[in-house]
Amino acid sequence: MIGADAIRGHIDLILLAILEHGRSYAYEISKTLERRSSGEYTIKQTTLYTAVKRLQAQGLLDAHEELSETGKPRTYYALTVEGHEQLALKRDEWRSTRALVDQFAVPTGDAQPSSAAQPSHEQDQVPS
Amino acid sequence: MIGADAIRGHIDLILLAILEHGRSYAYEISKTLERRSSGEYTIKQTTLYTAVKRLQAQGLLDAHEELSETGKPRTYYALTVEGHEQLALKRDEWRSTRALVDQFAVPTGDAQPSSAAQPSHEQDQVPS
DNA sequence: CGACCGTACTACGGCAGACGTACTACGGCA
DNA sequence: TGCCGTAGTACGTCTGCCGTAGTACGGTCG
Repeated sequence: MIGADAIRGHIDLILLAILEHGRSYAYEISKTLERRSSGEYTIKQTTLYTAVKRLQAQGLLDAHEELSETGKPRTYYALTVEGHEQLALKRDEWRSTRALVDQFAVPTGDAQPSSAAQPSHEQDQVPS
Repeated sequence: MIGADAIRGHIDLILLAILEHGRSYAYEISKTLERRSSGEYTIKQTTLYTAVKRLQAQGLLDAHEELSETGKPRTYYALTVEGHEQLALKRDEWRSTRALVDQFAVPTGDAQPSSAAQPSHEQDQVPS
């Protein structure tokens, strides 16, 4: 189960990425997310709706209502040009973040530099 | 430059991972972080100090004061047994999160393997 | 000799974002 | 009839990162 705080800050990236493949509406996005995470992550309705509105307010998403077969309105969201740009930026940021966390989180990488000799400080003698 | 919101939720993991190699104190941790991120990420003093205290309150860190050569007290933090356990759990969570975000962050189809740019491994079991 | 810089830490308040809970509304199914 | 799935809204809370600022001491430079 993936906690919310873990993906906090990456939600925007995920939403933009999902919409990259074509427009969608909030409810469908939540299902997409749940499916593609194999049930590991379920975004809360409120979180999602506030997120898409935030992105829309930032001009990254374009909203337009349409009637579904049932006759009920559905709000479709699609990436704007700026949305595409931001998506690229956020992808880059994600790669940086991932590299940073991996450096600490994944010790299995390969020779993590001087494990015990980490203190490359000079006056860092640990007394006692 | 890595934004704070990007690593939000992963700070605990990073701190625990740093302390895995041995005790340290807040100020030194901040320097370690800055150095190991090649200056890409500088944690704010307040963020760090509140974080270590939070971890300590959760029983993941053990604090003990000691005098540095200058005679000023320095608070060293070290992982507790529970801290080690939590570190393992958070590493797992990170791998899940990374797998999830990667799924969206990496353009589908032309899977960008970390190749040379990302020396970190990609070997994760992605539950289907 | 005094100002400033680096070390080491503390206190207070603000703000963004994820969450809990709950409500509306309609169609289908048992 | 009443619950479930779909689709979305409203309101208040809590966590956690940040800005700002202050304390305290030693070393260095001018």
